[in-house]
Amino acid sequence: MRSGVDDRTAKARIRDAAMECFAAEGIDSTSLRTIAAAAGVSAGLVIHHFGSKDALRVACDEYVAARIREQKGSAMAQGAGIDPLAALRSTVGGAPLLRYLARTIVDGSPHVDDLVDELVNDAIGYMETGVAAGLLTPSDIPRQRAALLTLWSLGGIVLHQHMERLLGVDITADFSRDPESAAAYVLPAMDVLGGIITDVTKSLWAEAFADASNDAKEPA
Amino acid sequence: MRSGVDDRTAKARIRDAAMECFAAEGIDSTSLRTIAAAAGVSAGLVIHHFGSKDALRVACDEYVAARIREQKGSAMAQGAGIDPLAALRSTVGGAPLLRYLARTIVDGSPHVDDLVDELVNDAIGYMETGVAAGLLTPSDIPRQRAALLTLWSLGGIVLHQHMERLLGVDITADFSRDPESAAAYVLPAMDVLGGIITDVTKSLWAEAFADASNDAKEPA
DNA sequence: TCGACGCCTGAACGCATGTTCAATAATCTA
DNA sequence: TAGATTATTGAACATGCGTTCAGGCGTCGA
Repeated sequence: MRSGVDDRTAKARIRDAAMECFAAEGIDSTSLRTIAAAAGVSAGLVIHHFGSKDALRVACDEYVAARIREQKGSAMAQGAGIDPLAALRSTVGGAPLLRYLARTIVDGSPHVDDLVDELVNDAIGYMETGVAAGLLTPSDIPRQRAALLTLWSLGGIVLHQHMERLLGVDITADFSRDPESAAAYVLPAMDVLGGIITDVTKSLWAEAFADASNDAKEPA
Repeated sequence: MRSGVDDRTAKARIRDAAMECFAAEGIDSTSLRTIAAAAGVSAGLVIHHFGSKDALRVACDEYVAARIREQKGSAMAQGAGIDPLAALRSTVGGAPLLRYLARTIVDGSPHVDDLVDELVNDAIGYMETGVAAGLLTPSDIPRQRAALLTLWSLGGIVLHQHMERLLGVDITADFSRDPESAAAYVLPAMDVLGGIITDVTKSLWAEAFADASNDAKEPA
Protein backbone atom coordinates (compact mmCIF):
# COMPACT_ATOMS: atom_id res chain seq x y z
CA MET A 1 0.00 0.00 0.00
CA ARG A 2 2.70 2.43 1.03
CA SER A 3 5.67 3.09 -1.20
CA GLY A 4 9.07 1.77 -0.21
CA VAL A 5 10.30 4.98 1.33
CA ASP A 6 8.88 6.11 4.64
CA ASP A 7 7.91 9.73 4.20
CA ARG A 8 6.97 10.31 7.81
CA THR A 9 9.28 12.55 9.78
CA ALA A 10 11.48 10.85 12.34
CA LYS A 11 9.42 12.40 15.09
CA ALA A 12 6.23 10.91 13.69
CA ARG A 13 7.90 7.55 13.20
CA ILE A 14 9.04 7.58 16.82
CA ARG A 15 5.54 8.47 18.02
CA ASP A 16 3.95 5.73 15.94
CA ALA A 17 6.53 3.18 17.04
CA ALA A 18 6.04 4.22 20.65
CA MET A 19 2.27 3.75 20.44
CA GLU A 20 2.69 0.29 18.95
CA CYS A 21 5.31 -0.78 21.48
CA PHE A 22 3.39 0.70 24.40
CA ALA A 23 0.25 -1.09 23.22
CA ALA A 24 2.00 -4.41 22.77
CA GLU A 25 4.22 -4.57 25.85
CA GLY A 26 2.74 -2.06 28.25
CA ILE A 27 4.11 1.37 28.88
CA ASP A 28 6.47 0.74 31.76
CA SER A 29 7.85 -2.44 30.24
CA THR A 30 8.78 -0.73 26.99
CA SER A 31 12.26 0.80 26.98
CA LEU A 32 13.33 3.83 25.02
CA ARG A 33 15.85 1.69 23.15
CA THR A 34 13.11 -0.69 22.03
CA ILE A 35 11.08 2.21 20.69
CA ALA A 36 14.14 3.73 19.05
CA ALA A 37 14.96 0.44 17.34
CA ALA A 38 11.38 0.06 16.11
CA ALA A 39 11.53 3.56 14.66
CA GLY A 40 14.99 2.99 13.21
CA VAL A 41 16.67 5.74 15.20
CA SER A 42 18.88 6.09 18.27
CA ALA A 43 17.66 6.39 21.83
CA GLY A 44 19.15 9.83 22.08
CA LEU A 45 16.97 11.12 19.28
CA VAL A 46 13.85 10.07 21.11
CA ILE A 47 14.86 12.28 24.02
CA HIS A 48 15.92 15.06 21.66
CA HIS A 49 12.46 15.17 20.10
CA PHE A 50 10.28 14.55 23.13
CA GLY A 51 12.40 15.50 26.12
CA SER A 52 11.65 12.43 28.21
CA LYS A 53 9.87 9.10 28.10
CA ASP A 54 7.04 10.56 30.13
CA ALA A 55 6.64 13.45 27.70
CA LEU A 56 6.63 10.93 24.85
CA ARG A 57 3.74 9.15 26.51
CA VAL A 58 1.89 12.43 26.91
CA ALA A 59 2.51 13.16 23.23
CA CYS A 60 0.99 9.78 22.36
CA ASP A 61 -1.99 10.52 24.58
CA GLU A 62 -2.51 13.88 22.92
CA TYR A 63 -2.17 12.35 19.49
CA VAL A 64 -4.82 9.72 20.08
CA ALA A 65 -7.07 12.34 21.67
CA ALA A 66 -6.62 14.60 18.66
CA ARG A 67 -7.45 11.80 16.24
CA ILE A 68 -10.58 10.97 18.19
CA ARG A 69 -11.70 14.58 18.23
CA GLU A 70 -11.10 15.09 14.53
CA GLN A 71 -13.08 11.92 13.81
CA LYS A 72 -15.98 13.34 15.75
CA GLY A 73 -16.64 15.95 13.10
CA SER A 74 -17.32 13.39 10.40
CA ALA A 75 -20.60 11.59 9.93
CA MET A 76 -21.78 9.46 12.81
CA ALA A 77 -20.50 5.96 12.26
CA GLN A 78 -22.87 3.10 11.70
CA GLY A 79 -24.05 1.63 14.96
CA ALA A 80 -22.60 4.42 17.07
CA GLY A 81 -25.62 4.29 19.33
CA ILE A 82 -24.77 0.77 20.40
CA ASP A 83 -21.00 0.76 20.14
CA PRO A 84 -19.60 3.95 21.68
CA LEU A 85 -16.28 3.18 20.03
CA ALA A 86 -17.63 2.73 16.52
CA ALA A 87 -16.22 6.06 15.42
CA LEU A 88 -12.78 5.13 16.70
CA ARG A 89 -12.64 1.91 14.76
CA SER A 90 -13.02 3.54 11.37
CA THR A 91 -10.28 6.06 12.12
CA VAL A 92 -7.26 5.61 9.88
CA GLY A 93 -4.89 3.31 11.70
CA GLY A 94 -7.68 2.62 14.14
CA ALA A 95 -6.39 -0.69 15.44
CA PRO A 96 -3.03 0.54 16.84
CA LEU A 97 -4.81 3.62 18.10
CA LEU A 98 -7.43 1.61 19.92
CA ARG A 99 -4.88 -0.78 21.37
CA TYR A 100 -2.79 2.10 22.69
CA LEU A 101 -5.89 3.71 24.11
CA ALA A 102 -6.59 0.53 26.02
CA ARG A 103 -3.13 0.54 27.59
CA THR A 104 -3.04 4.17 28.55
CA ILE A 105 -6.52 4.01 30.03
CA VAL A 106 -5.55 1.16 32.33
CA ASP A 107 -2.48 3.01 33.56
CA GLY A 108 -4.60 6.06 34.14
CA SER A 109 -3.72 9.74 34.36
CA PRO A 110 -5.75 12.91 34.74
CA HIS A 111 -5.05 13.56 31.08
CA VAL A 112 -6.67 10.28 30.11
CA ASP A 113 -9.57 10.78 32.48
CA ASP A 114 -10.68 13.77 30.44
CA LEU A 115 -10.60 11.69 27.29
CA VAL A 116 -12.77 8.98 28.83
CA ASP A 117 -15.21 11.60 30.06
CA GLU A 118 -15.38 12.92 26.52
CA LEU A 119 -16.10 9.47 25.11
CA VAL A 120 -18.92 9.08 27.61
CA ASN A 121 -20.38 12.46 26.74
CA ASP A 122 -20.20 11.61 23.06
CA ALA A 123 -21.96 8.33 23.80
CA ILE A 124 -24.75 10.20 25.57
CA GLY A 125 -25.26 12.23 22.41
CA TYR A 126 -25.12 9.22 20.13
CA MET A 127 -27.63 7.38 22.26
CA GLU A 128 -30.00 10.33 22.33
CA THR A 129 -29.94 10.26 18.55
CA GLY A 130 -30.52 6.52 18.63
CA VAL A 131 -33.51 6.89 20.91
CA ALA A 132 -34.97 9.61 18.72
CA ALA A 133 -34.56 7.37 15.67
CA GLY A 134 -36.35 4.54 17.43
CA LEU A 135 -33.24 2.37 17.48
CA LEU A 136 -32.70 2.49 21.22
CA THR A 137 -35.08 2.34 24.14
CA PRO A 138 -35.29 5.47 26.26
CA SER A 139 -33.73 5.47 29.71
CA ASP A 140 -34.33 7.20 33.02
CA ILE A 141 -30.59 7.37 33.56
CA PRO A 142 -29.05 8.12 30.14
CA ARG A 143 -25.79 9.37 31.63
CA GLN A 144 -25.19 6.24 33.67
CA ARG A 145 -26.30 4.02 30.81
CA ALA A 146 -23.81 5.69 28.46
CA ALA A 147 -21.05 5.57 31.05
CA LEU A 148 -21.52 1.87 31.72
CA LEU A 149 -21.74 0.94 28.06
CA THR A 150 -18.68 3.01 27.22
CA LEU A 151 -16.63 1.49 30.04
CA TRP A 152 -17.77 -2.03 29.18
CA SER A 153 -16.82 -1.43 25.57
CA LEU A 154 -13.46 0.06 26.53
CA GLY A 155 -12.90 -2.78 28.97
CA GLY A 156 -13.58 -5.20 26.17
CA ILE A 157 -10.89 -3.49 24.12
CA VAL A 158 -8.48 -3.74 27.03
CA LEU A 159 -9.15 -7.47 27.13
CA HIS A 160 -9.11 -7.79 23.35
CA GLN A 161 -6.73 -10.73 23.48
CA HIS A 162 -9.22 -12.69 25.58
CA MET A 163 -12.04 -11.51 23.34
CA GLU A 164 -10.17 -12.87 20.34
CA ARG A 165 -9.47 -16.17 22.07
CA LEU A 166 -13.05 -16.66 23.29
CA LEU A 167 -15.07 -15.16 20.45
CA GLY A 168 -12.57 -15.42 17.63
CA VAL A 169 -12.72 -11.78 16.62
CA ASP A 170 -10.27 -8.90 16.92
CA ILE A 171 -12.41 -6.09 18.28
CA THR A 172 -9.70 -3.53 17.71
CA ALA A 173 -10.25 -4.02 13.97
CA ASP A 174 -12.27 -1.74 11.77
CA PHE A 175 -15.63 -3.49 11.55
CA SER A 176 -16.94 -1.29 8.78
CA ARG A 177 -14.28 -2.63 6.40
CA ASP A 178 -15.13 -6.26 6.98
CA PRO A 179 -18.66 -6.51 8.40
CA GLU A 180 -18.72 -10.30 8.10
CA SER A 181 -15.93 -10.83 10.64
CA ALA A 182 -17.67 -8.46 13.03
CA ALA A 183 -20.56 -10.89 13.48
CA ALA A 184 -18.71 -12.85 16.14
CA TYR A 185 -18.77 -9.74 18.31
CA VAL A 186 -21.96 -8.06 17.13
CA LEU A 187 -24.24 -11.08 17.52
CA PRO A 188 -23.39 -11.71 21.19
CA ALA A 189 -23.55 -7.96 21.79
CA MET A 190 -27.01 -7.89 20.24
CA ASP A 191 -27.97 -10.84 22.39
CA VAL A 192 -26.93 -9.06 25.58
CA LEU A 193 -28.12 -5.58 24.64
CA GLY A 194 -31.39 -7.00 23.38
CA GLY A 195 -32.14 -7.79 27.00
CA ILE A 196 -31.04 -10.80 28.94
CA ILE A 197 -32.93 -10.26 32.17
CA THR A 198 -36.62 -11.00 32.42
CA ASP A 199 -39.32 -8.79 33.90
CA VAL A 200 -39.22 -11.00 36.97
CA THR A 201 -35.61 -10.05 37.59
CA LYS A 202 -36.29 -6.41 36.86
CA SER A 203 -39.04 -6.12 39.42
CA LEU A 204 -36.99 -8.12 41.92
CA TRP A 205 -34.05 -5.75 41.69
CA ALA A 206 -36.20 -2.66 41.34
CA GLU A 207 -37.81 -3.58 44.63
CA ALA A 208 -34.46 -4.10 46.30
CA PHE A 209 -33.24 -0.70 45.18
CA ALA A 210 -36.54 1.13 45.38
CA ASP A 211 -35.23 4.09 47.35
CA ALA A 212 -31.90 4.35 45.57
CA SER A 213 -33.65 4.32 42.23
CA ASN A 214 -35.11 7.75 42.76
CA ASP A 215 -31.85 9.32 43.87
CA ALA A 216 -29.93 7.89 40.95
CA LYS A 217 -31.77 9.73 38.22
CA GLU A 218 -29.82 12.96 38.64
CA PRO A 219 -27.13 12.56 41.26
CA ALA A 220 -24.82 15.18 39.76
CA MET B 1 -10.82 -6.16 63.59
CA ARG B 2 -7.55 -7.98 63.64
CA SER B 3 -5.43 -8.06 66.78
CA GLY B 4 -2.31 -5.95 66.94
CA VAL B 5 0.09 -8.71 66.06
CA ASP B 6 0.17 -10.02 62.53
CA ASP B 7 -0.09 -13.77 62.76
CA ARG B 8 0.42 -14.42 59.09
CA THR B 9 3.69 -16.04 58.13
CA ALA B 10 6.22 -13.83 56.43
CA LYS B 11 5.61 -15.71 53.18
CA ALA B 12 1.89 -14.99 53.33
CA ARG B 13 2.53 -11.36 54.21
CA ILE B 14 4.83 -11.03 51.21
CA ARG B 15 2.24 -12.61 48.90
CA ASP B 16 -0.52 -10.36 50.18
CA ALA B 17 1.67 -7.27 49.93
CA ALA B 18 2.70 -8.27 46.42
CA MET B 19 -0.92 -8.63 45.31
CA GLU B 20 -1.77 -5.20 46.68
CA CYS B 21 1.28 -3.53 45.17
CA PHE B 22 0.85 -5.29 41.83
CA ALA B 23 -2.80 -4.26 41.76
CA ALA B 24 -2.07 -0.65 42.66
CA GLU B 25 1.00 0.08 40.53
CA GLY B 26 1.02 -2.59 37.88
CA ILE B 27 3.22 -5.63 37.91
CA ASP B 28 6.24 -4.40 35.99
CA SER B 29 6.29 -1.06 37.77
CA THR B 30 6.36 -2.65 41.21
CA SER B 31 9.85 -3.37 42.52
CA LEU B 32 10.79 -6.17 44.86
CA ARG B 33 11.98 -3.59 47.36
CA THR B 34 8.57 -1.91 47.37
CA ILE B 35 6.88 -5.23 48.06
CA ALA B 36 9.43 -6.09 50.72
CA ALA B 37 8.89 -2.76 52.45
CA ALA B 38 5.11 -3.20 52.35
CA ALA B 39 5.48 -6.63 53.92
CA GLY B 40 8.00 -5.37 56.47
CA VAL B 41 10.82 -7.64 55.30
CA SER B 42 13.96 -7.40 53.22
CA ALA B 43 14.16 -7.83 49.48
CA GLY B 44 16.35 -10.87 49.94
CA LEU B 45 13.65 -12.68 51.86
CA VAL B 46 11.22 -12.28 48.98
CA ILE B 47 13.66 -14.12 46.74
CA HIS B 48 14.38 -16.66 49.47
CA HIS B 49 10.70 -17.59 49.70
CA PHE B 50 9.65 -17.36 46.08
CA GLY B 51 12.84 -17.70 44.05
CA SER B 52 12.23 -14.82 41.69
CA LYS B 53 9.86 -11.97 41.02
CA ASP B 54 8.29 -13.93 38.19
CA ALA B 55 7.69 -16.92 40.46
CA LEU B 56 6.15 -14.56 42.99
CA ARG B 57 3.72 -13.40 40.35
CA VAL B 58 2.85 -16.97 39.47
CA ALA B 59 2.29 -17.68 43.16
CA CYS B 60 -0.12 -14.73 43.30
CA ASP B 61 -1.90 -16.02 40.21
CA GLU B 62 -2.24 -19.45 41.74
CA TYR B 63 -3.46 -18.02 45.02
CA VAL B 64 -6.24 -15.99 43.41
CA ALA B 65 -7.18 -18.98 41.25
CA ALA B 66 -7.34 -21.20 44.32
CA ARG B 67 -9.53 -18.71 46.17
CA ILE B 68 -11.89 -18.49 43.22
CA ARG B 69 -12.14 -22.25 42.94
CA GLU B 70 -12.76 -22.75 46.62
CA GLN B 71 -15.51 -20.11 46.49
CA LYS B 72 -17.18 -22.04 43.72
CA GLY B 73 -18.17 -24.81 46.09
CA SER B 74 -20.26 -22.54 48.29
CA ALA B 75 -23.82 -21.49 47.53
CA MET B 76 -24.36 -19.56 44.35
CA ALA B 77 -24.11 -15.89 45.19
CA GLN B 78 -27.07 -13.62 44.74
CA GLY B 79 -27.29 -12.29 41.23
CA ALA B 80 -24.66 -14.64 39.87
CA GLY B 81 -26.66 -15.05 36.71
CA ILE B 82 -26.25 -11.40 35.87
CA ASP B 83 -22.89 -10.62 37.39
CA PRO B 84 -20.42 -13.38 36.56
CA LEU B 85 -18.11 -12.01 39.23
CA ALA B 86 -20.66 -11.99 42.04
CA ALA B 87 -19.04 -14.99 43.66
CA LEU B 88 -15.64 -13.33 43.63
CA ARG B 89 -16.86 -10.21 45.36
CA SER B 90 -18.03 -11.98 48.46
CA THR B 91 -14.76 -13.85 48.82
CA VAL B 92 -12.89 -12.86 51.95
CA GLY B 93 -10.56 -10.05 50.97
CA GLY B 94 -12.40 -9.87 47.69
CA ALA B 95 -11.46 -6.32 46.77
CA PRO B 96 -7.66 -6.76 46.68
CA LEU B 97 -8.20 -10.11 45.02
CA LEU B 98 -10.38 -8.63 42.31
CA ARG B 99 -8.06 -5.72 41.73
CA TYR B 100 -5.09 -8.04 41.36
CA LEU B 101 -7.07 -10.22 39.00
CA ALA B 102 -7.74 -7.20 36.84
CA ARG B 103 -4.05 -6.43 36.57
CA THR B 104 -2.84 -9.91 35.86
CA ILE B 105 -5.54 -10.43 33.26
CA VAL B 106 -4.46 -7.36 31.32
CA ASP B 107 -0.85 -8.48 31.29
CA GLY B 108 -1.92 -11.88 30.16
CA SER B 109 -0.27 -15.27 30.40
CA PRO B 110 -1.34 -18.80 29.49
CA HIS B 111 -1.83 -19.41 33.19
CA VAL B 112 -4.34 -16.57 33.40
CA ASP B 113 -6.07 -17.59 30.18
CA ASP B 114 -7.18 -20.81 31.82
CA LEU B 115 -8.63 -18.87 34.73
CA VAL B 116 -10.64 -16.64 32.42
CA ASP B 117 -11.91 -19.67 30.53
CA GLU B 118 -13.00 -21.10 33.85
CA LEU B 119 -14.87 -17.93 34.78
CA VAL B 120 -16.66 -18.05 31.44
CA ASN B 121 -17.59 -21.68 31.87
CA ASP B 122 -18.89 -20.94 35.35
CA ALA B 123 -20.92 -18.09 33.92
CA ILE B 124 -22.46 -20.44 31.38
CA GLY B 125 -23.60 -22.64 34.22
CA TYR B 126 -24.89 -19.76 36.31
CA MET B 127 -26.84 -18.40 33.37
CA GLU B 128 -28.37 -21.76 32.59
CA THR B 129 -29.63 -21.84 36.15
CA GLY B 130 -30.91 -18.29 35.73
CA VAL B 131 -32.79 -19.18 32.57
CA ALA B 132 -34.32 -22.24 34.22
CA ALA B 133 -35.46 -20.06 37.12
CA GLY B 134 -37.07 -17.59 34.76
CA LEU B 135 -34.67 -14.82 35.72
CA LEU B 136 -32.84 -14.69 32.40
CA THR B 137 -34.04 -14.93 28.84
CA PRO B 138 -32.86 -17.96 26.87
CA SER B 139 -30.24 -17.52 24.20
CA ASP B 140 -29.28 -19.20 20.93
CA ILE B 141 -25.63 -18.58 21.74
CA PRO B 142 -25.26 -19.11 25.50
CA ARG B 143 -21.51 -19.60 25.29
CA GLN B 144 -20.88 -16.34 23.46
CA ARG B 145 -23.35 -14.51 25.69
CA ALA B 146 -21.55 -15.72 28.80
CA ALA B 147 -18.14 -14.92 27.33
CA LEU B 148 -19.11 -11.38 26.40
CA LEU B 149 -20.78 -10.65 29.71
CA THR B 150 -17.83 -12.07 31.64
CA LEU B 151 -15.30 -10.05 29.66
CA TRP B 152 -17.38 -6.89 29.93
CA SER B 153 -17.62 -7.40 33.68
CA LEU B 154 -13.92 -8.11 33.99
CA GLY B 155 -13.14 -5.14 31.78
CA GLY B 156 -15.25 -3.03 34.10
CA ILE B 157 -13.14 -4.22 37.01
CA VAL B 158 -9.98 -3.35 35.11
CA LEU B 159 -11.35 0.16 34.65
CA HIS B 160 -12.68 0.33 38.18
CA GLN B 161 -11.08 3.71 38.78
CA HIS B 162 -13.02 5.18 35.89
CA MET B 163 -16.14 3.37 37.03
CA GLU B 164 -15.76 4.97 40.44
CA ARG B 165 -15.20 8.41 38.94
CA LEU B 166 -18.16 8.18 36.55
CA LEU B 167 -20.68 6.19 38.57
CA GLY B 168 -19.42 6.85 42.07
CA VAL B 169 -19.15 3.23 43.10
CA ASP B 170 -16.21 0.93 43.76
CA ILE B 171 -17.12 -2.20 41.85
CA THR B 172 -14.31 -4.17 43.43
CA ALA B 173 -16.20 -3.94 46.71
CA ASP B 174 -18.33 -6.68 48.18
CA PHE B 175 -21.85 -5.68 47.15
CA SER B 176 -23.55 -8.22 49.39
CA ARG B 177 -22.23 -6.45 52.48
CA ASP B 178 -23.55 -3.04 51.50
CA PRO B 179 -26.34 -3.46 48.95
CA GLU B 180 -27.27 0.22 49.06
CA SER B 181 -23.95 1.40 47.63
CA ALA B 182 -24.24 -1.19 44.87
CA ALA B 183 -27.21 0.61 43.37
CA ALA B 184 -25.00 3.01 41.44
CA TYR B 185 -23.67 0.03 39.49
CA VAL B 186 -26.64 -2.31 39.54
CA LEU B 187 -29.22 0.18 38.29
CA PRO B 188 -27.30 1.11 35.12
CA ALA B 189 -26.46 -2.57 34.63
CA MET B 190 -30.16 -3.40 34.89
CA ASP B 191 -30.89 -0.65 32.44
CA VAL B 192 -28.46 -2.05 29.88
CA LEU B 193 -29.15 -5.73 30.47
CA GLY B 194 -32.88 -5.08 30.47
CA GLY B 195 -32.48 -4.32 26.79
CA ILE B 196 -31.43 -1.07 25.24
CA ILE B 197 -31.93 -1.88 21.58
CA THR B 198 -35.38 -1.91 20.02
CA ASP B 199 -36.87 -4.57 17.80
CA VAL B 200 -36.19 -2.28 14.86
CA THR B 201 -32.46 -2.43 15.57
CA LYS B 202 -32.59 -6.15 16.17
CA SER B 203 -34.15 -6.91 12.81
CA LEU B 204 -31.82 -4.44 11.12
CA TRP B 205 -28.73 -6.17 12.45
CA ALA B 206 -30.18 -9.64 12.14
CA GLU B 207 -30.70 -8.95 8.46
CA ALA B 208 -27.15 -7.67 8.05
CA PHE B 209 -25.72 -10.79 9.64
CA ALA B 210 -28.30 -13.27 8.39
CA ASP B 211 -25.79 -15.82 7.10
CA ALA B 212 -23.30 -15.43 9.91
CA SER B 213 -26.07 -15.89 12.46
CA ASN B 214 -26.52 -19.56 11.57
CA ASP B 215 -22.82 -20.36 11.72
CA ALA B 216 -22.38 -18.68 15.06
CA LYS B 217 -24.62 -20.96 17.05
CA GLU B 218 -22.05 -23.72 17.41
CA PRO B 219 -18.77 -22.68 15.88
CA ALA B 220 -16.64 -24.87 18.14
C1' DT C 1 25.39 -27.56 75.89
C1' DC C 2 25.89 -27.91 71.29
C1' DG C 3 25.64 -28.21 66.50
C1' DA C 4 22.10 -28.06 62.83
C1' DC C 5 18.67 -25.99 60.54
C1' DG C 6 15.27 -22.53 58.87
C1' DC C 7 14.37 -17.44 58.89
C1' DC C 8 16.16 -13.25 57.81
C1' DT C 9 19.29 -9.25 56.77
C1' DG C 10 22.35 -6.07 54.36
C1' DA C 11 25.85 -5.43 51.39
C1' DA C 12 27.31 -6.43 46.95
C1' DC C 13 27.07 -7.56 41.79
C1' DG C 14 25.79 -7.23 37.06
C1' DC C 15 22.62 -5.33 34.15
C1' DA C 16 19.18 -2.46 31.86
C1' DT C 17 17.20 1.72 32.20
C1' DG C 18 16.36 6.97 31.33
C1' DT C 19 19.06 10.68 30.41
C1' DT C 20 23.16 13.79 29.19
C1' DC C 21 26.52 15.42 26.21
C1' DA C 22 30.01 16.35 22.87
C1' DA C 23 30.62 15.64 18.16
C1' DT C 24 29.12 14.91 13.37
C1' DA C 25 25.99 15.12 9.35
C1' DA C 26 22.31 17.36 7.05
C1' DT C 27 19.49 21.20 5.99
C1' DC C 28 18.21 25.67 5.70
C1' DT C 29 19.25 31.03 5.37
C1' DA C 30 21.14 34.87 3.55
C1' DT D 1 29.19 29.93 -0.70
C1' DA D 2 29.41 30.83 4.50
C1' DG D 3 27.19 30.51 8.54
C1' DA D 4 23.58 29.13 11.55
C1' DT D 5 20.41 25.94 12.83
C1' DT D 6 18.63 21.49 13.19
C1' DA D 7 18.87 16.31 13.05
C1' DT D 8 21.23 12.50 14.56
C1' DT D 9 24.51 9.52 16.67
C1' DG D 10 27.18 6.84 20.07
C1' DA D 11 29.53 6.85 24.12
C1' DA D 12 29.11 7.92 28.89
C1' DC D 13 26.72 8.42 33.43
C1' DA D 14 23.84 7.74 37.45
C1' DT D 15 20.26 5.14 39.15
C1' DG D 16 17.31 1.47 40.28
C1' DC D 17 16.44 -3.06 39.21
C1' DG D 18 16.43 -8.40 40.14
C1' DT D 19 19.36 -11.39 42.13
C1' DT D 20 23.32 -13.53 44.88
C1' DC D 21 25.69 -14.50 48.90
C1' DA D 22 27.99 -14.69 53.28
C1' DG D 23 26.68 -14.37 57.67
C1' DG D 24 23.70 -13.36 62.05
C1' DC D 25 19.75 -14.65 64.82
C1' DG D 26 16.68 -17.74 67.07
C1' DT D 27 14.76 -22.41 67.77
C1' DC D 28 14.83 -26.91 67.92
C1' DG D 29 16.50 -32.22 68.93
C1' DA D 30 20.11 -34.93 71.05
